[in-house]
Amino acid sequence: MKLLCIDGNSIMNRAYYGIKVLTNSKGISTNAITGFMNIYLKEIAEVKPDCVAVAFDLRSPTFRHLANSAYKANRKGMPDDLAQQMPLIRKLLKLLGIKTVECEGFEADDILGTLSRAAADSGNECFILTGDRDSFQLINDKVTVRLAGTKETKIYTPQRIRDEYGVEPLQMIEVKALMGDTSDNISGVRGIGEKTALSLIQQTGSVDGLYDSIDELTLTKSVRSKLECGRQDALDSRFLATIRLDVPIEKSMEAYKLQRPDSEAAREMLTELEMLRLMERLGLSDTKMANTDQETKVKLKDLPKYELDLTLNDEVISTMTEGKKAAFIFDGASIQVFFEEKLYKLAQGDWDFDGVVLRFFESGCEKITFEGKRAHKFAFDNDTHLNGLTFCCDLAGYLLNSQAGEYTVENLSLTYKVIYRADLEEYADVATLPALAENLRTQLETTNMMHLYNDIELPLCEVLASMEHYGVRADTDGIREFGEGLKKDIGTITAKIYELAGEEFNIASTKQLGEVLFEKLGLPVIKKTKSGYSTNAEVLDELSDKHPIVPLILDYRTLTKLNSTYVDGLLKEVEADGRVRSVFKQTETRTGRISSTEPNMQNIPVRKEIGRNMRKFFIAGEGYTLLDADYSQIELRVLAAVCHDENMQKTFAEGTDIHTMTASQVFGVPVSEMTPELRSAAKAVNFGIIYGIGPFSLSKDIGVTQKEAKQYIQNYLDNFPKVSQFMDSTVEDGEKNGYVTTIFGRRRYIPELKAANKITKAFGKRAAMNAPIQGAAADIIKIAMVKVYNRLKAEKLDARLILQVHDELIIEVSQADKDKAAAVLKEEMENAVKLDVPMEVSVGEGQSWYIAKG
DNA sequence: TTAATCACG
DNA sequence: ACGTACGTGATTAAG
Repeated sequence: MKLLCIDGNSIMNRAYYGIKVLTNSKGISTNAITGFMNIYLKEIAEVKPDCVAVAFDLRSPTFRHLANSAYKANRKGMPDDLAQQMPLIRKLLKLLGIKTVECEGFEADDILGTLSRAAADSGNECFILTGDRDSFQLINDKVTVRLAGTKETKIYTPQRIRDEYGVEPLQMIEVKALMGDTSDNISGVRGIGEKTALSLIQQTGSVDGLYDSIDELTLTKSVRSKLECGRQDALDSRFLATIRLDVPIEKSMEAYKLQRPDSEAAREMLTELEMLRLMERLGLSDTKMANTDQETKVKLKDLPKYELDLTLNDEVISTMTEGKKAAFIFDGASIQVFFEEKLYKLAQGDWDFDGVVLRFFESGCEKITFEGKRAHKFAFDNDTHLNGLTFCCDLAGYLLNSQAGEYTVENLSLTYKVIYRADLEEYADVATLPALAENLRTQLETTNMMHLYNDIELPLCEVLASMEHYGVRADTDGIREFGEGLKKDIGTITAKIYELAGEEFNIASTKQLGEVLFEKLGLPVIKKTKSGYSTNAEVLDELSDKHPIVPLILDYRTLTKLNSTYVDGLLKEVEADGRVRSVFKQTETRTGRISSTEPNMQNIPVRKEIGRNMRKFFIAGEGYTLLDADYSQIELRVLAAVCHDENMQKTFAEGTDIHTMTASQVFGVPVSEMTPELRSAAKAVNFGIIYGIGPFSLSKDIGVTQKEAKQYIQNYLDNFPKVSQFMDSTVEDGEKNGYVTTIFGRRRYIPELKAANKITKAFGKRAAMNAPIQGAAADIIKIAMVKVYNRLKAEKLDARLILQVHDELIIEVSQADKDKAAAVLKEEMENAVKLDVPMEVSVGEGQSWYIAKG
C-alpha cells in the first residue's frame, strides 16, 4: 500500500505565499486553502496513494524537547489571515474524508517521522509531501520526500540525497547538528556553514565520529577552534535536529484509508467560502454542474440533447431572420452557433469561412455572444457590420463584479449557477450561453445595472472595435530617426557614467547600480527595497547634487525608457499599412476605466518635452487631420457634483480656477494674492482628496512637514464639509454592503474593507473613496464615446474615433468635415450627462497628436 | 515568474 | 509599530 503523509503547516505556508491575494466577497482569505488543495489534487493524481494523512502542528506553542525551551521562540508568528485558514483546511479535509493528525507536544515533522517509520515497518511505501527540507533524514528505500516548489515537485530518494549532498539521508541529522537551522532555532556550531558541515560529515560519518577523530583530521586553524568551542552545541543541536519516530498516534495504515466524503457538508462549506472552482474539481458540484439550488437541480441525463456537428452554411443563415434568436462564439479562427436546438460550426480552412461568418453576422436575428468586440472588429475589418447583438456575457460578468478576473463562460457559469454544458464538449460554451445570458440579465436587473449595461457597455464594445479597426497612423521614419538620436545620446551618457564610476557595469541593473552608488561612491542610502537599495527617481533626485554621476543616471533612465518602450516598442507594433492598432480592454480595470495594450496608447509621454516629442509621430492619414478633446478636471467636477458642495459647484459654474479657489480656502489667502506655489500645493491637495490622502504622501509631494500636510488636509475638510461627509458615508456604505457605486450604478466590491489587517483595511478605505469618482468619470467618457460615435455615423461625417485616454478623445477626420466633427465632439462630450456642474471640454486640431493636443 | 522602475490619467 | 494616494501596462534584470 502507498501512504501519502502531508506536512500540513508547511504546505499551507507554501500555498499562502504562492497565491498572493484571494478573498471571497466577505473578506475571508482563501488563498492558502486554494493553494493547498491545488497541490493536494496534483499530488493525489501523481502518487495515487491508498492512504493519506495530513499532519499539523497544534496551535499552542509546542516544544519538541524540554531540553531547550528557546526552541522555535524566534520563529515569526504566522500572519493573521493564514492563521485564520488553518482551522478551515482541517475542517475541509475532515469533510473530504482525509485524516488529519496532530499530537500535543509534538511537531508535524515528528508525526511524519512516526508515520513513515510505521509504514516502512509494515512493508508499505511512504511519500512525504512537504515544503521544506527538514524531513530529508527520514528518507530510505521505502520513504520518499516530495518537495513542493512553486512550479514543480522535486522527488528525493536516497540516491538523490547522495548525489546532491554526498551523505546518506540519515546523516542529514549530523549535518544539521553542525550547521544549525535558524528557522528552527537550532544553533549548530558557530561559524560552520553548509559547505563545511557537509564536508566534515562526508569524511567522518557523524558528529561522534568527527570528535573521535578530530586530532587526525587536517583542518584549518579556525575551523578546528570553532569545532572545539562548539562541541556541546553540536551535541545539543544533534538532539534537536533529530525527528522523533515514536509519537503516540494511530500507526495502522488502515486508519488512514480515504473515507467517503460528507459531500453535502463539504459543498455547503465551499459554497460559503465561495470556492466554486474547487468544488467543481472535487466533483462535488452535482454532476459537473455548479448548481446548488434544489429546484433547478437537474441530472446530466435529463439535459436536452441537441443535434451536433452541423456545418454553418447560407441555407441555415437564411432562416435566421428578425425575431429569432441565436447564440454564437467567434474566436477569429472558428465559429460555433447555437440556433433552434441545433449546434453549428465552421472553422478557418472550411469552405468560404469568412463569407459564411460575415453573412451570419449580417443576418437579422437577435444574437447573444461572448467577447462580442472580436466579432464586431471582424465585421469592420471586412467592411460590414455585426447586426442584432443584444447580449455579451463577459460585459455583464464584468459589471456584476469587476474584480472577478477571468470572464470565461466556464467561470461565469460557476459563479452564476448555470448548468455548464460540459457534456457537449466543444460546444459547451456556446450551448451554455442562453441560460447564462438569462441569468446575468436577471442579476443586472436586481443590481440596477441594466442602464449601465444597455446604454454604456454593450454599445461601447462596438465603438472600441471600430477604434481598433481604424488604428492610428504612425510616422515610422520619424520614430526611427528619433530613436537614432536617442541611441547616440545614450552611448555618450553611458561612457560618461562608466568614467565617473571608474568601471563598466550594467546601469539598468538596480543591483549593480546600487553597489556603485552606495558602496563604491559612498552616497547616503535614502531608501531600501526588499532586495536591496532603492534607486528610483525620487531617491536619485535627492542625491542629484551629491555626485555628478546621479543626474546622468536620471538622464540615462529617461532616454532608455523612451528608446525601449516607445521607440523600439512601438515600431514592433506598426502594421504593414503604417498604422498601430492597440487593443482596448473593456473588462480589465476594477474602476470601470478601459485599458490599452499592444501597444498601450494611454501612456505615451507628454509631461516632459523630450518624451512629448513622441506624439509628433502619431499623425492623421492623407487628407485627414486629428481632433483632440479633453475634459477639464473631470474628476473634481464629479466630486463637486456627487457631494453637492456649493462652493465647488459655484467655482465650476463661474468658470474660475478650482485650484486657486481651493488654495484660497485652505491657506486663507485672498484670490487676488494667490502665488503659483500656493496654487500648486492646493492642486496636490485636490488630487490627494480624490485618492484618499494621507499626510505622509502629501508632505512628500509638496515638500512640507507631515504636520503641515496634516493641517492642510484638516483645513480642506473643514472648508469643504460636504466632501468630508461624502467620503465618510462612502466608506460606511462600502463596509455595510461590501461594495461602493458610482452615480450611474457601477459597482466595485472592496473585500479589503473587511480585512483584519490594518494596512489592507486602510487601502480598502482609499479605494472606496476613489472608486465612485474615478468610476463616474469613466462612465461619463464612455457615454460620450457612444454618443460621439452615433452622431458621426448619423451625420455621415468622414470621421472616426481612434483613441481614448481616460479623459481625452481623439478623432481622425477629413479636412472637409473637421469643423462639423469638432462641434459634435465638444457638444456630445459636454452634454454626455447632466450633473449639477458643467463639463468643460477643450478641443484642438492638427496633423499630429502633438499639435492637436495643443 | 517576480520585483523594480517609469510612462500615462 | 506599521506603511504610506487611486487606476493602469511595458521593459529589464535576475532568481
